[in-house]
Amino acid sequence: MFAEVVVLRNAQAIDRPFTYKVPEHLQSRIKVGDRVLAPFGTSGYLEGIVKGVTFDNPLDEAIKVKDLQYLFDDGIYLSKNELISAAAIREETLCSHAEAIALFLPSSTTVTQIKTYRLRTVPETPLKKNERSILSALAMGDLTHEALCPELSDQAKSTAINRLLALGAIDLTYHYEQQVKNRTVDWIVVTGDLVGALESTPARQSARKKLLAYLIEHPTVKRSDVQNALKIQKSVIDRLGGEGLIKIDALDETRSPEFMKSFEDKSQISLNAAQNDVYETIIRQYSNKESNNFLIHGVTGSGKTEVYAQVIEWVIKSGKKAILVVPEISLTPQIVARFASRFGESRIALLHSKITPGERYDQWKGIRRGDYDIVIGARSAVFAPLDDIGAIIIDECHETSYRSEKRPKYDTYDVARHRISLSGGLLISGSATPSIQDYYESLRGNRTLLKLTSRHNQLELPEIKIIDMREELLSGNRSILSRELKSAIEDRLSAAEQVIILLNRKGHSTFVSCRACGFTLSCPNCDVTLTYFKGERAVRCNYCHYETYIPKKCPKCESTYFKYFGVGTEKVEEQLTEMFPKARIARMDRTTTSRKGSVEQIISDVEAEQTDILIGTQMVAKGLDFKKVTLIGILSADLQLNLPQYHASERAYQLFTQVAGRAGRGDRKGEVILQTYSPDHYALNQPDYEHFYEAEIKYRKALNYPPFSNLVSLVITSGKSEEAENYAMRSERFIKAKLLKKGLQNAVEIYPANPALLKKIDNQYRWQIIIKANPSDMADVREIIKALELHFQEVKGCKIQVDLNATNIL
DNA sequence: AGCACGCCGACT
DNA sequence: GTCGGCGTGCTC
Repeated sequence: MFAEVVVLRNAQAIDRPFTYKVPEHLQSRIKVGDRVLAPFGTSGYLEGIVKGVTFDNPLDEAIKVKDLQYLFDDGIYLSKNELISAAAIREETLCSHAEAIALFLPSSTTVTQIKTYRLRTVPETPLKKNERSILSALAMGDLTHEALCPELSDQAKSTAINRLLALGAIDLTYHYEQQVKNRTVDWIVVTGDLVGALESTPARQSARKKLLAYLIEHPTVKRSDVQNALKIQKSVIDRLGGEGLIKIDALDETRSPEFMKSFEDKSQISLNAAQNDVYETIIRQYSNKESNNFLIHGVTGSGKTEVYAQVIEWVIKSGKKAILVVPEISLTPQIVARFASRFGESRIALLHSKITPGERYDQWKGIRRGDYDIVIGARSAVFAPLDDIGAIIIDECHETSYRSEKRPKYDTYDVARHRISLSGGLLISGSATPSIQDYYESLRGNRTLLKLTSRHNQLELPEIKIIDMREELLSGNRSILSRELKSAIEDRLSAAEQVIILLNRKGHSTFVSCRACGFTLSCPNCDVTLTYFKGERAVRCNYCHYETYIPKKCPKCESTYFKYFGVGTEKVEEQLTEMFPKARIARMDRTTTSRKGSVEQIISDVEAEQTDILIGTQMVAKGLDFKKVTLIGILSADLQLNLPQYHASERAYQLFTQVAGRAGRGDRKGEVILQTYSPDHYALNQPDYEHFYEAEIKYRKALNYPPFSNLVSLVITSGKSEEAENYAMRSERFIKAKLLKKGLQNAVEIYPANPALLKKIDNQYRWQIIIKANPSDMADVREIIKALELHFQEVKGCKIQVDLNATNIL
């Protein structure tokens, strides 16, 4: 019996399955998707996944086949369907086998190999300097490869070690460690006659008496619970164990992340007529096999979440599991709390970026075992180890966080659709502001479009009042707040209502420049200006990790006066504090939310009305539900509108509509004030989503932008500017030649290679090629790019980054 | 990726 | 003369 194994090491040169012999004792147990240790090269054993099992050796007789070393039975493996999905992801995103498979495994469970050396004898033969220092280090005791003579270079160390091994002077042993281990908890199990023991215990042994009495009452308890409850020493328990009266079992304990506590309990809800209509349609169309793919377009506050919950209830009743994907779970604790109170915490697995690796590992195993009915998590939850998936729900499906920025550049929706097609479940995407692409698809009939048009509390959506900041300037108001917004804030403060101020930072940051000569502090490694952090009086690069203090003197003209440009959340906070000294102001941005639990703290402060004004970036637009927020101020809308992206208007419309939806969720109508220098922009002047869609889709059609085409971005990077340029030019010629060969030279548009918008990041020069192709030509384009990537394997010091579905072409 | 082998310059 | 620098090629 033979197994095709993909080793979990990401390198193009070994990106293919390797064949191994399955030893006799594993043949009855091994299945496709299992995790194994396979001997590989000269480097001991590597962790791998079984991709296929065959009875005949598929290889040429001349190739020697090694035996598999070990078959893991720790509950971490891939199902058949997950392997199929991984293969599809590899095909679509052009990543390696190992990268695609790793998506489906709990991160940080990879097995690491540890080499330990031990001194055996000091040989007679004359030794070299390095060899002597290794021996003298080992004379003090065994050392791992890393700990042994770290001052030597890798090569020097390896050569010396190999000679010593050959001479028989030292021994090498391998062992393997899983990065995350099971957490076990000691349980006490009664095995002897405690009543008798209690009777024969003298009164002065009070701790023992207390313990025995307790154990008679509670025959199986956690060891730590007993110790805490009785305040007795560990040794008292150990003695009972030694006497055989009890035994101590180390049982796995699942580490489970904390659920956010919410102030309200929404477990008792019934659907209104509109919600029920949507719910019924989904179940009917799915049951009749009319559709398994739905897009719910529901205005903010229309109660999409209740529909999700109802569908999940239905799915669970039919014996299947559900996955709910949310943009970033730590930002939407309220939705989690709502599901927890409705379905019970024990039936929900949570996966998000702020849980510890140990928690993630335990949750993963629990999901695989079938302990949970619902998995709620950020985009990686779409890889949850479930086979009987009844539904995948993508909430706020327009969010950009659903597209992975790192390799493999997958899209959550694509993965979900694929998994659903294998499991036979249903897929629901929901948003108040669907992406143009999603809406277009559903209008063409590829998904069922469902609408929720009224807010469940019957309150109208707030209108967005546009303030022309040019007029403010003309009438002498140079502050960041328009007069209208300022007086609106005053009103709310005196009415004890709350305010949210949105300041989007994207494409914009505070920077420092010299007043005398205009010199700007910029990053030495990247082609960007450094961002100023007032709190720390430091400047930082957002792309590499460069950080420095503001110099005393301008490096160019030695002037000591600097000017701080731009409006950051910090500066807004400062100015608001000045204007409204009595108001309690909180900030929610990347700096204030980096600590675990800080988002929850900020949110619960607003809920508890401990905060009057919340200033924030994009984060405040997402899914928050505050009853007493009645005013939203949007500062500097222009930055969002003028981003160099084909979908800048779409993003702006989405952001403003989303943040507007935060107002008036209680019983009072909300108000939104938007400040801009371009008040006539079409994205700001649409009565509803449908009108915006009509305007936007015309523009896309005219310029042949997505969804009418696919944008592919190739970024060629190198430490040397000429090399990046040279290879970019060559790549362009390569692609053009291939397109010609396929007769696609007219159908597929290729923009000439150019320096990328960010010319340099982290000392890497960047050149970019953009390709615009019809969706139907993408298979051919993928093939060409694959060939190009293969070429780049040969190239040293020059890399290519591929995004087959580029939106951000920076 | 990691590792071994092997060919060359620059040191004890 | 050897040491260790890097280029090359292989991993079932």
